[in-house]
Amino acid sequence: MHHTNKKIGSELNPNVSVDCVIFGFDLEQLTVLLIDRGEIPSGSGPRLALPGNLIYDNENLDQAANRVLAELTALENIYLEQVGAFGDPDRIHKESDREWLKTIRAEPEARVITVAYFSLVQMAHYQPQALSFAKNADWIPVSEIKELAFDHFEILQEAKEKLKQKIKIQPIGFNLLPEKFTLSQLHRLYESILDKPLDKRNFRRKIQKLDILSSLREKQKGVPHKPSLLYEFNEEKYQELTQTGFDNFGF
Amino acid sequence: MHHTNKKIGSELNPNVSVDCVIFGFDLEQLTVLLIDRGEIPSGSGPRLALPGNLIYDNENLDQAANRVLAELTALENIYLEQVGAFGDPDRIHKESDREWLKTIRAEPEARVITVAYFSLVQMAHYQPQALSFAKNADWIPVSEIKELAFDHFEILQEAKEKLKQKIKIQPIGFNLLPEKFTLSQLHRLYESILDKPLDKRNFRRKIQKLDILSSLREKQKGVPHKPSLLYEFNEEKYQELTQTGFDNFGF
DNA sequence: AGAGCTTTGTGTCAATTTTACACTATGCCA
DNA sequence: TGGCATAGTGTAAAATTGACACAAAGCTCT
Repeated sequence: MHHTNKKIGSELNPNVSVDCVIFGFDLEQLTVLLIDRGEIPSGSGPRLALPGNLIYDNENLDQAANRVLAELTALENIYLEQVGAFGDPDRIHKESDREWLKTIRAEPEARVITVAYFSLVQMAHYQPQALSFAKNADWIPVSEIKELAFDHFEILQEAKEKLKQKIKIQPIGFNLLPEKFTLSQLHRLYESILDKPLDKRNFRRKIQKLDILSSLREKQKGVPHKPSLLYEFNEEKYQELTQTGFDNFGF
Repeated sequence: MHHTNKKIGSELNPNVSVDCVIFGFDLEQLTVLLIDRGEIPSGSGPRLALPGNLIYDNENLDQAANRVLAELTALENIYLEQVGAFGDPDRIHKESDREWLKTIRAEPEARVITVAYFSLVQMAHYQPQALSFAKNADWIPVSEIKELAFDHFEILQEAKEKLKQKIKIQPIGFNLLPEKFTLSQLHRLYESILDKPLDKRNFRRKIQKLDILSSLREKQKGVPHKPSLLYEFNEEKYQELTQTGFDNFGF
């Protein structure tokens, strides 16, 4: 993790930020890595926010998103995809958000457009990093999130929607699972992303037909029930498949 | 078309613009409304560009896109959807683009993030408007476009892709057709958007099953062959359908 | 050691959807 | 009136989907 010279001679652009919806999967449900801003001075308002920051004038948007991601998680080469740009002039209508910005921004009143990204990470790979701009970060189950700072809740909804769409077309879910996983875990992952129950046998049939899983000759250990076979994602077969293209991956 | 007071007391934001990919359909192929910037001083470089402009600090992104659209086409309430944000620092690497910006921008060297939209309009509804910042605008078949100013070609590709995806999920294509149209025209539209031939009978079966077309008891006139029945889009049935949701609209 | 608990893993059948494919009908034009 | 161009229509085979139930494996507790 060495410093590059990227930022030398470069300025923060006060008008454009990136925010990241970092999805994880705790083998039970879909979660998001959120910043806890700590006690809000004015006493009320949501404490949780998406990680994000202003961009530098010499980096492109993807780089900015990767930078935010790396600052928070120390992870690089993570699945990252743009959700879109958000920029209501009254984005910062909550008093608590105003106050917080004063503590971290040079121009807290500037009109900011934010470009949202979502990323998929393996929770196990994440190690908390020291952060100047937040008390700490935590994985929060998506289903429990009711409000967020700024327009972050809206961004989260759109990110979820985009993830839903995307997973029907490409098997990107593997970015959320450990290298070795069971079909039940994969099943559960799809259910929590699509937010609806999927028939077990039909799911297995469908996923197997894609032919992108390699069965390891290895079983789960130490579970108090019949151990499951472990699988891994087969990148090569997936690459083949993407060439021919596949639409029919709907559930 | 009356002036509002929107812009009073408001400033252009030198760092954020919107660009619009305005799709049309000439009953043969998909087209895009492009600005012809006229002779480029330095002699080379693409003349064509997407319509777009900087945003005002008091309008949101959708409003800005609608404004650009209205300035160019005098149309309002048009189908409009965000494609995403584009913002390479070296977005403006063509000399011809630099020179052009000098003629239209107060801060031609500023680093600009642009938010791209695509919109669908009925070509017949379009009447050219006088434009201060461009010689004129023209419908260009998508298939003929090989290069554009800035990163507009890349934006166009992504807009096409998004349109492709979207039309598989929602029948937004109707925004491109006249009120009365034939099934063959609709067929041709889908082929040109999806960029592949579709079986005539299968297409008709599938579209009919959606049950969002009303057959008018009216035939085409003056065509030198068997005249086709005319149809119109049935908004009500479509609304019903969107409630239940429909995934299966793949071709 | 055995009973009980929990989760894994598996097959079939009916209904629906998809794909491939060719000929007649209609109206204009020459 | 014959020729031309496009509209409009059906079927059969193959593939996909959806619904559904029970035996097998390993742990735990007694």
